[in-house]
Amino acid sequence: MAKPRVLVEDFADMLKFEPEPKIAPTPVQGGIVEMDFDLMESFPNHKFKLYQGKQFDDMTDSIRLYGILQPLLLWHTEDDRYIILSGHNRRNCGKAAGLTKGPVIIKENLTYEDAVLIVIETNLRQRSFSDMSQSERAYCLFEHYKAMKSQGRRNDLILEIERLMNPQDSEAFTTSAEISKSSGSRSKLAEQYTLTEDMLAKYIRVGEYLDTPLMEKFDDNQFTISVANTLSFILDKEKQQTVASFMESDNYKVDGTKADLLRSYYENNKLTDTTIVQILTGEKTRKPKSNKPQPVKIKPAVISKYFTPQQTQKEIEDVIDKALALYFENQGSEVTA
DNA sequence: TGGGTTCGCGGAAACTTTGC
DNA sequence: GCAAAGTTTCCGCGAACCCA
Repeated sequence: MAKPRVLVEDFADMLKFEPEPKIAPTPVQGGIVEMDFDLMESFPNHKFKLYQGKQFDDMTDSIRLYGILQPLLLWHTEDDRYIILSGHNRRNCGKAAGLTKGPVIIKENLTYEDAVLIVIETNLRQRSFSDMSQSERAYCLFEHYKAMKSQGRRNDLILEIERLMNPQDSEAFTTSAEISKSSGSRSKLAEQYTLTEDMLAKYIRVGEYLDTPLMEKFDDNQFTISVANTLSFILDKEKQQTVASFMESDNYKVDGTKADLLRSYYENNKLTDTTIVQILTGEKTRKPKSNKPQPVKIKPAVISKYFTPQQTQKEIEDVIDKALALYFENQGSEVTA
C-alpha cells in the first residue's frame, strides 16, 4: 500500500516564508478584535466549498445591511500569521460589501491537528453533515479521524470554540457535550456521524486517496461512495486524472463493475489510456489475469484418498506442504517460494 | 492482541425485460 | 398497461489477513 499523505509536513512546507510585520489588531470587547481582511490568510488546503452565486450575494447584502455579526475565528501561528479557521465566506462577502476589516477571535498555541479539528467543527456547526457535498464529507471524516488518531479528540478545545462562537447560547453546550461522548474510536466516530463503520471506512479512504478530478465527479453524483472507494485504490493521480478526463469528454459513466475493472487493471500494472477507454466503453468486461498465484481447488475424491473428514484445513495444508517439499527434494527441481 | 484493512458474499432495492 | 421474472447496483456483514 502506498504511504499516506503526510499533511502535517505539507503544511509545514507551506508555512516556510519570510514573516512580514503585522499591524496590531484593534481590541473591541470580550476577546473580539477588529482586523484588516488583508492580514488574514485562507486555511491551507481548505476543502470546504465557499459560497458562490445567490448564497454569496445574499450574504454580501446581509453584511452590507447589518455588518458581520459573528466574529471570524483566526489562528495566530508562531511565525506571526493569521490564518482563518472559520469565516472564509464572511471575509469574502465582507470584502465584496466594501468592508476592509471585520471582528475576529484570535486563537494561539494551536497545533495543526487542533486547527483542522476547529475548521471541521465550525463547518459542522454551520451546516449539517448531510448538507455537505460528498468531497466535503470525505475530507471532513478523513481529517477528523486523523486528528483523533494523532492526539485524541480535543473536547476541551471544541467546548471553548463553542463558548466563543455562541456566548449567548446555553443550548450549544448540551450539543457539544453530547458530541464529546463520542470520542476515541472508529466506531464512536461512525456513531457520531450516523454512519456504519463500513461507510465511515470508505469515506476516510476516499478522503485520503481520491484526487480532485474524480472527487468533482463524486460531488456531481456521477458515482456512489462504493464506486469512489474502489476508484481510490488507483493510487496514481495521473491515472485518476485520465479516468476523469474520459468521463468528462465522452460522458462515460463509471458503475461498480467498471470501477472494479479499473482497479484490477491498475493493480496488475495494465491500466493504460487504451484499457481505460475499453473499460469505460464496456468493450472490456473481464478482469486481467492476476499476477498473484491463484488458489487451487483439489477435488474431494483426491482429498478423501489421503485425509479423514475430521482433519482440519490447516492440518491438510501442512501435510500437503511437507509432501510437496519432499517431492521436489527428490526431483531435484527448483522450488520457487 | 487488538485495531484496521481488504475481500467476497448475500440481501434489499431499483431497474429492465418479458409475456400476457 | 401491468405484473412477474430477471438483472444490476448498492450497501453491510463476516472472515481472513496485516501490522504495530
